[in-house]
Parts: sequence; structure tokens; C-alpha cells
Amino acid sequence: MGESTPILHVDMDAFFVSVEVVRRPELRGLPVVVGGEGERSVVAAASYEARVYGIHSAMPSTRARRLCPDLVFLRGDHRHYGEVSRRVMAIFRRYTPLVEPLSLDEAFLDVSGAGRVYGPPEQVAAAIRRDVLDEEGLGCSVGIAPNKFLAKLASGRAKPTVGSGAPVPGSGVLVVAVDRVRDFLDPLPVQAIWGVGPRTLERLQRLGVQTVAELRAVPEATLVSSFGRASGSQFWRLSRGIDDRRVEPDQSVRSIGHEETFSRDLTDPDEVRRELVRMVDAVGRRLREAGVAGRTVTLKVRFPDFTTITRSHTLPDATDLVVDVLEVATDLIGAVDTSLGIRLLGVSMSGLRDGSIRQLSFEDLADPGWREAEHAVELIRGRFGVGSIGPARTVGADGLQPRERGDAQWGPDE
DNA sequence: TCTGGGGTCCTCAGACGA
DNA sequence: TCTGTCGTCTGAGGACCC
Repeated sequence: MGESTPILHVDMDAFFVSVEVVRRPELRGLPVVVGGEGERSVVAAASYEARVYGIHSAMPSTRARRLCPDLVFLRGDHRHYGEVSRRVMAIFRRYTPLVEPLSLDEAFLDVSGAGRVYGPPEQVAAAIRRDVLDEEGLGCSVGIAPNKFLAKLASGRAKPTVGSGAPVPGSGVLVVAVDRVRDFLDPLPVQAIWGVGPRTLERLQRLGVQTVAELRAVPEATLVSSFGRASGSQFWRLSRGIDDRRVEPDQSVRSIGHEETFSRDLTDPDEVRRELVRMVDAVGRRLREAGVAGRTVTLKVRFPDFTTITRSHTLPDATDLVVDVLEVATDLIGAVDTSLGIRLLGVSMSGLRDGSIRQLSFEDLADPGWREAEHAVELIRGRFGVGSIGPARTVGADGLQPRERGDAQWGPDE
């Protein structure tokens, strides 16, 4: 294996729902989900009591409701989850500066330097769990292993489960020692390997592979020829518990986007145009909040039959201006036949770089007004709220409001 | 059972210049 | 001048993850 640095993977238990239960203790012990209730909404997170009914995240809300008619639906509050997440990550950083957040509710910690002060990794894990529970009222599970891949698998095995009829507490902490790696991996289903989803599972099953032990018996050349160089060799390594990736605290974002599924398919071109402006406005705002600018504009369209296309264009220079992004996005959607209706519309920016070193274009030199105007909009929003001002094209008779990050995550309202 | 949103990474094809 | 090829960039799409 080569590595012996102790890596912790900390994963919050049912994060969104648990945060809500802290705010509303009367919900404790009830089947609760965070998610939308509309026809096209899905469950974003489910309490363990809800999971007893077979409810899980990404399940259509209508189905969840059928499985448990008493299910409590809560609308998500992304901003609040972000604040709680920042506090939880700050707890982790008391024990080591090497914290790599993966999402709002999980992180890798390299605790190789923490030993002298806080003791062995098991003690660090116990202390972190105690602090998170005492200070935030939240439970979390910790995996300890020689590398990221194994630590993440271990935290998953330490989590609460659902037995027949009731949630069962997990161990909370699970250690995979260097000399126990194969015993740990061998019986696991091959889906435990990173990158093995439904499609790859199907192909592996055709090769007669069901478990990690069986995957390890497949020659690397066979995996590479079947799944490509990157995936094939990754499967070969992970099935042996080999993973050399370091914990990297300063991960920068690669793309920023905004997409929404509509409660009914859009057919009116003016309506499509208005929504496009709203998406671009949301992306522009988040680019500037993050202090980045991007070069590649990608438009995403999903049609009523669920086929999805993307169209992209790369600009000569990075921009964070709504006018620039909108111009490209408008050209891109102009080349798409939207006459059959649109279920989802999305805009994202990639090729990101530091926004402060954005190059001035000739247009900027000729007319610096847009930058100042968009800056003024940000100031007004900072004082009076995101909905206080927005592009004229989004302000129709139906009073469309600009969206914030995560607002649309729970699916469309009815 | 008709399937959200925000991401990352990979593959493949085509264009293009050396 | 023509042809091949190699690396790089771009664009599209797919798979996967939380």
C-alpha cells in the first residue's frame, strides 16, 4: 500500500433533516424529509425514521408520500445549511488544518500531525463527534483508514441503519487497519468502488463480477480495455485498496451553474427568454460572489421526453458580467429547437479563474458602464435582498423573482 | 416509479497547427 | 505539394457523486 498516513472521513448523519430537527425539536423521532412536494420534486434528505419506509434521497416526492402518508415535508433552507456547515468544518480545523470539505456535510481530515496533542486517530474521531454533538446537536460518523477511499467506505459502515421497523444506531467510528484492508474490502459489493454506478455495474456483472474480491481477479488490461484507461486502472487500484490522493485543503471550484426544472413545460419563446435571463443573472451573481470569472458558457436544455442536450461556447477572455454571458447563452438557445417545449433550462460557466485579474476587453475600454451597473446591482442586493432588483426581462406580470443558490434544489413549486 | 440541483471527471470526435 | 501524425483545444455527451 505504501501509505500509512491516518485519514479521517467525517460524514454528517442525515444532515439537512438533522439541522431542521435542531430548529424544531418537536420533529425528533418522526419520519421527516427535506424536499419539494410538487409533482416533479424529489426528496433531498430523509430522516432515519423516514428511511424505515424505504424512503431515500433522490426519490420522487409523490412516491415518498405514497410510502408514508404521514411523512413531514420540509422546504430546504440552503443558506442555513451552509452556515451550520461552516461551523462544523471549523470544529474539524481545531484538530488539523488539513481539512478537505467534499460537500456541505462531509470532509476528509489528515490527522497525521494531530497525534502529539490529541492522541491516536480514534481519540481524535471521538473528540470531534463529541464536539459536533455538544455544540450543534448533530450526529456524525467517522471512518479511519490509511487512505481516502477506505476512510469513506469505513464511515459509511459506521452509520446508523434501518432494521425492520426502527432505526438502528451505528458504531459511529470504524477503523480499517493497514493489515485488515483485504478482509474489509473482499465481501463488499462491487458498487462500493468509486465510479461504479448503475451502468458500470451492469457491464461488470456481464463479466461475472459481483464483489470487490471478484473485481480484483480481473486483469488490469481487461479493465482498461473495457472501461478506458482512467476508469479501468482506477478500478484495478481501488479493488486492492490503493489510493494515493492527498488531503487537499484548498480545492478551487471548477464551474458554477444554475438550472431549474419547471413545474410545467415552457413553450412560449418569451417565457423561455425570461427564464434564461433569470438563470444567467443567478450565475453572474454567484461568479462575482466567488470572485471568479469564466470563459466557457454551457447551456443545458431538457425536453419533455427527458432527452437532454448541452451547447457550449468558449470566449476569448473570462467574464463575470451578465451581459456577456447572456449574449452567448442567447445565441446558443437560438440554435436549439424549443418548439416541443422545455422541461429544464440551465446555464453554467467553467474555465474559471480569479475574477480580479479578468482582462479588459476593447468593449470595456470603450464602455466601462456595464461593470459599474452590475456592481451597483450587487450593492443594492446586499442591502435590500436578492429580490429587490433584477434584470428588467425577468420582471413580468407573473412577478418572477431571481433565485439564490440551492433555491431550486427541492424541485419546482406547483 | 417517470425521474432535482450542483457539481466533477472522463471519453470521443473534429478542427487545427506544427 | 501532398499526406500522415501528433498534441492540443473545443464541444458534446455520459456517468457518477452528494
